[in-house]
Parts: sequence; structure tokens; C-alpha cells
Amino acid sequence: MKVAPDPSRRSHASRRAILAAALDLVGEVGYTKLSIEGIATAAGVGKQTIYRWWPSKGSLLFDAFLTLAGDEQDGATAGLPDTGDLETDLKLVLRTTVAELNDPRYDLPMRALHTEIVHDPALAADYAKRLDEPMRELKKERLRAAQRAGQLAEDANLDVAVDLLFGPILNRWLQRTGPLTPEYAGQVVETALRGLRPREP
Amino acid sequence: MKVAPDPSRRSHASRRAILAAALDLVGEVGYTKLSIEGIATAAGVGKQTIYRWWPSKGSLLFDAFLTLAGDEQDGATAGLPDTGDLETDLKLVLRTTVAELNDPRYDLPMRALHTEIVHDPALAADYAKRLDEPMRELKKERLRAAQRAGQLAEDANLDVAVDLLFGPILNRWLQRTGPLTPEYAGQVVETALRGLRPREP
Amino acid sequence: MKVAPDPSRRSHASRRAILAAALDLVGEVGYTKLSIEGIATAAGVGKQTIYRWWPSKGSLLFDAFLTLAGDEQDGATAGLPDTGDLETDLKLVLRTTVAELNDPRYDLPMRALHTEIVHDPALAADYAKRLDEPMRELKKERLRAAQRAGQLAEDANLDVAVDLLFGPILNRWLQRTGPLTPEYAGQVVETALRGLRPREP
Amino acid sequence: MKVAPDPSRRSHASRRAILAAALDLVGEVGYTKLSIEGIATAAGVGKQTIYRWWPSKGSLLFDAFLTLAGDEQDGATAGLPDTGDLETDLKLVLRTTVAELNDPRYDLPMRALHTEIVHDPALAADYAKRLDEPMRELKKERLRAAQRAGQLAEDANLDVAVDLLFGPILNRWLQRTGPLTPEYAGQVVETALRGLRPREP
DNA sequence: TAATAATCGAGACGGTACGTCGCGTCTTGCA
DNA sequence: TGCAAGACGCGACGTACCGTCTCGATTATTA
Repeated sequence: MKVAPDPSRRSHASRRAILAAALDLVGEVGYTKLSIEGIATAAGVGKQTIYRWWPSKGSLLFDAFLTLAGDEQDGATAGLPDTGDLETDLKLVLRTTVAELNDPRYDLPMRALHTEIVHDPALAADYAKRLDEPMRELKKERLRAAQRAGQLAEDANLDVAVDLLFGPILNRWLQRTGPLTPEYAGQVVETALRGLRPREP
Repeated sequence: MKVAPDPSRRSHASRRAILAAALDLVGEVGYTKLSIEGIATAAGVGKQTIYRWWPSKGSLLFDAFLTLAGDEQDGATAGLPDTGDLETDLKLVLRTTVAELNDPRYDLPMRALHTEIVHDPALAADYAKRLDEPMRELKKERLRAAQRAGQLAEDANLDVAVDLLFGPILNRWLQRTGPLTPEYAGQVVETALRGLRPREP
Repeated sequence: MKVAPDPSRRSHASRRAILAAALDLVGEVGYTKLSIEGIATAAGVGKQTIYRWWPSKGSLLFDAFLTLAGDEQDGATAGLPDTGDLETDLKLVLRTTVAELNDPRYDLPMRALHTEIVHDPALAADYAKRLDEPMRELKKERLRAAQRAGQLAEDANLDVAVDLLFGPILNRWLQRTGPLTPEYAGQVVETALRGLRPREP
Repeated sequence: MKVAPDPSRRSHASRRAILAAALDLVGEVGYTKLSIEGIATAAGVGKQTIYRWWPSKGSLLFDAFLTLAGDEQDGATAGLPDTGDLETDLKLVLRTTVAELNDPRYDLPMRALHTEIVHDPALAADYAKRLDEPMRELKKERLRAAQRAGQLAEDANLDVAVDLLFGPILNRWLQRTGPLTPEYAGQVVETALRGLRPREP
């Protein structure tokens, strides 16, 4: 019978080395050539140390990504910018997102993580709970503020609103169906906010 | 020296068997366990026959998917429904899309193809040209009709509009960040069309 | 810096459990699948306790075998039987040896120990000194008595004589080049004693 | 279901490289450190090519040993020397055997093969049939000639006689219970032929 | 009788090798 | 010449053990 290892005896040095090596390697060789063996070697670690603590390559990538995200933007917990002008704020956020997706340091790791999520419902659930929901809540909070300021329809479904704003960008990035530019981000915000319907006369 | 094979001598029986086996297998074992070797065995075909005609697993999946799509909805070439009511028509289309994404026969093959596209820019370009653009053109055509009918802003960017409508659905399907229901599809259409801004007084 | 452990603080319970587990395990799973890790687990003991007290798997097996032998036949120290009839006595001894080699409780442990000896000269020396030589001395003592009784050539090399008697049995047992029966043991004794040359006329 | 590979498609170059590498490696690093992985690397061959054609490390060593033996002494098929003087002939043969066992090129490979035989009854049977029995038959043939020449007891059991001659040498070699010298070989022959009993008066 | 020092169980660690699977290439013999 | 079949060199998989290394928690003297 398989028993869970005791986390209190875990080597933090190895953990950090593994996560760093995973990020480095996925950036260098890409998702397809990323191997546990390669990560272990790059981290100066035995393979078993990886298999002991992570159930799958996906969950390792997830942890690595959390580290990456946590290191740089844990100020994100502070919430989205609120200048009082929703459109300006959203454009800033989406353009930042676009810049991040175009940043080579993030591009390959995020594609790798995305792929694992797509094929692993358990990981998807983990991702949804630990990354997507908190960030989504921040976004919805900003939209709620906009509602209070009368800049957004009272009855708008905020989850749908968030999807409307971020879905197009993520898809274009993933599928490369068009150039992922700040201009595109701006158009998405404008179109989503203005709506597609013709103006009321 | 490598010479290109002569397509006129190609065995159609083998081609069909390979594409069918690829679809069957990806549905049975999923993308991660899908192997060329397995497809060849299941198709009763030599491995070389696959390597001779397809440059990558992704392009094989793409072909297989074209077959799948072609068999069932080649009437799609006929264009989107146009009852005169844009919202109704779009809801129908998006709900059909949702049903398709939820159909087990399509789910795994599409995830597999998506993954290949995400990691293979050449395949992404092929996909964009041969599948995305034609379908996008049909959608834009319907939106243009709506513009002519005054149901859509004259200055709306139609590419952005299409992304706004389909991006959220595809993302929710891929990342499982929420249930992918017809209701959700309806809300996306409504929100996109109505816009997020408060009504003009 | 490495210091020698203090034998006075050694846990006798652990020692006994390890030796017993080693014998049990080698009997159950055979030499090839015998592992220090397995012995430690079966003995309810930490691995380090084994590595602390034994320099190699071979020396552990040697100790275990000494225990096994000591428990049952420490009367062997008393010397070989001496009824006055050398041939009868030798046949008894060799048949006993054959029975022991055929005993499942001894077979696998002895094969394991033999293998370690074959590949480890240091262990071989230890074995020669602590097991082979004392037993060999007992055998030679019996042969010397036979010499005094005029049943054995005065100038016979007793070491060679012992090898001549036991070598064939051990080899047949190890290599399974033929059935290891009491009859075979008897034939070996007869042939060795009688010699191969024809009777003087 | 596992099917046997087709021997007609086997690569002879790989086969030879593997057998040679096995012999070289076992001579260099010894039995304990001999690994399939190491052999494959040294032979410039994939591991699977070894696993495809040999069921165990032992059977590979056996094949390698057959090659070694076949290359050098396939003249052995011609039979043992027969000068008319049995004792001289046997001493020559046993001294040659001793020299061979002391030859570093043979020592480690033979120990390795011996170990595999000891722990693998199937391999032991193969060894008995393909190596031990033919060589034993040659020896018995020489002894039969001696019987016809009146140099050996008519009723001597030839199998036992062969064991009596070779068993002691093999044992001393394996267990290192004493120096393995030509003198020892001579004494074994003399003692075995003369017998241990005193001369008839 | 407490302090103290070593062994003890447990098991994580960096490694090596295992035996298997799949890759993409190459060769063979049939149609 | 295309094909089914499959051997090949290669690389990675996930597992088993190696021998070393911490960890508290017994123990069994020594102060």
C-alpha cells in the first residue's frame, strides 16, 4: 500500500531547484521535449524526488507557475487598478496580459501548463480553484465597483463579462489565429463595453 | 536522398483506416496515450505508411478531424442560419457549438488537435487558413447581414465580434473553469450583443 | 569523520531480527531479489542498522548462515563419526551433506552465500578461515585416524582427499549437472577410496 | 500477447557487438557491476535489442561464453589427448584447465556465468546439455580408452570419475579455499587414480 | 536520578539500473 | 513502387534499491 510521504522532512532546496529547473527547461526546449528526467538532471536531483512529491508533470508545472506568478506579482492580490474610469483600467489590464503572454519567459511555461490542464480534469479543478477563481474574483470586484459607479449594467453577469474580456485574448494567443497586440486588447475592451448593438437612437 | 512519395499511388484504403483509427484511438485512450505505433496497429498498417504521408501527429489529427467534420456538417459551407433575428441565430449557433464540444465523440479529438495547434505554429497556420478562416468568414458574413439590417453597429470590428462570441465558450470548454451549458451560451450572446454599458438614459 | 560503532550498545533484538529476516527472505524470494531494503523492512529495522554492523550483503548472509548452522549442528564441533570403518563413516557424512543441500531451508541461503563468496575474495578468506578450515580440520582428523588404522595410504595428501570427497557433491549441487542423491554420495566415497586404477593382480 | 521475434531479420553485427561487449565488460567491471545498460552502451546498441533476443543476463553470458569457447578451442571437439598414458594425459588436461581458470580473460566471465547457472535452473539445464555434457562425453571417451587399455577399473562409474577429477579444481577455484596451481592439479589426478586406500600388500 | 551520548526506527535524498514503450529510420519480401 | 511487418538506435518512462544522510524517540551508561 502506497503511503503519502512526510512533508515535514521535505528538502526545500530540492523543491526550489526542481521548480526553477522546470521553468527554465520548458522555456528552453518547449513542452514537447520537456521530460521529468531532464528536469531532475537540471535540478541536480534524483527522479524519485520528483515522483515523490508531484503526482504528474502537470502538477509540477502548476507549482512552478505559482512560484513564477507569486515571485513577481503577488501585489496582484491588491486588486485591479481603479482610476474611476473602467475602460482605461480594463485596457491597462488586458494590455498587461497581452504583454505577459507575448513575453518569452511566460509564453512556453503557460502553454505547457495550459496543455496539462486541458487533458487533466483534476489539475483543471486545482487550477480553477487556486488560480482562476482568485484572479477572477479580483476582476469581478473591479466590475462591481464599476456597477456602483454606474459604468456597468446593474444586471450584467460578471462571470460572463470576465470571460468576454479575457476569452478572446487567451484564444488568439493559444491558437495564433491573429496577431496578439495591445491594439487588439483595446478593441476587445471597447467592443465588449460598448456592446455590439447599434446605439439607441 | 529523400524523394517525395507519389500521391497517385497512395492507398486510399490505408488512408481511411489510419484516419479512422486515429479518431477511434484518441477517443478511447486520450491524447496523452495516443501513439503513432498504436494508430498503425489499430489501422492494420505499417508505421512507414503514416510517416510517409503525414509530417507530424498533429497534421494527422488535423486530417482526421477534417474527415470527422466533413462527414457530418459539410452543409456548414452553406453558411450560418439567418432568420433575420441575429440574437436568435447566434444563440442557435453557439448552443450547437456547445453541444458539439460536450459530445464525447468530438471532445477528445478536438482537445488533441487543439494541443497540437498550441505547440506547433506551422500546424496553427494550417489550421487558421483551412478551418478557422473559412468558418470565421461565414460568421462574419452573418454579422455583415446584421449590420445591413441595422442590428449591429456599423463600425463594429467583426473579427473582434466573432472572438467575443466564441472565445469565452472555447476557453470554458478547454479549461473547465465552469459548466459549459446552453444557458451559458445564451448569456454570452446576450451580453455581447447588449453590451456591458448601462443603457443610454 | 567516521567512527566505529560501539558494539556494547548494540541491540541484540535487532541483530537477531535481521539475521532471521535475511534467512527467511532469501528462502522466499531467492538471492536475486534479496535486498537490504527488504531485509530491513521485514526485520522492522532501519536500513542504517544493517549498514552500521555489516560491511556487505555477503557478510550479513555469512552471519545469518553461521546462526543457522550454529543452531542446529553445533555438535559438529564434536568431530566426524568414527565407527572404525572409514567408508561407512564417510558415506554417512556425505549422505548427510547431500540431505542438507537438498533441504529447502538450506538450499537458497547456501546458494546465496556461495555466490557472495565467489565474487568477494575478502569474504572468501573469511569463509575459508571461519567455516571451511575448522570443518576441514575435523574431516582431516577423521582421515588421520584412518591412516593410523591402516585404512588410508600413509602418504595421501589429506587436503586433496577432502576435496576429492566433497568437491564432486558441491559441484553437482551448484550446477545441477545431475541428480544429487545418497547413491551418488556413496559412489563418490567408494570411487575415491578404492581409486580408479584396476586392482593389483 | 508476446510473440517471438523473427530470427531471420536479426542483425548479426549487433549480436556480435553485444556478445563481445558483454565479455569485455564482465572482465573489466566484474559480475556485480555488469549491467544490461552498460553492455548496450558499450556495444553501441539499444537496450531493446538485447531484451528482444535474450531472456536473461545469464543466457546472454552463456552465449558470450560459447563464443569465447568456440573461437579458441573448437578443436576441443577433437577429443582429449591420448598418448597411451592416462595419468600424463589427465595431468595435461587438468593443468590446462587450471591455467584457463587462472587466466584473467576467463576468470571473471566464468564466475559470472557460474553464478547465473547456480541461480537459474533453466539456464543450468541449458548449460548441462550444451556445454557440460559434450565436454563430459569427451572426457568419458578418454577414460573408456583407458579401461580398454587396462589402466582403469572396468567397473568404474565414469561420470563419478569425471566429477572426482574436475570437481575439486572447480571448487577450489570458486571458493578460493586454497591456491589453484598445476601441482594441485597433479595431486588430484594422482590421488584420484591411485585411490586413497593403501596398496594391497 | 538526571544528564548525556549512542543506537534505533523511519525514511528522504542523489544516484544507477531496471524492463517497457514509443519514436522515427531502415530493410525485407509480398502485391 | 507502395505496402505490412517489424528490427534497429535512441530516449524517456516510472519503479526498485543502493548507500548516505538527517530526524526525533528510545535506551543505557556515566556524572
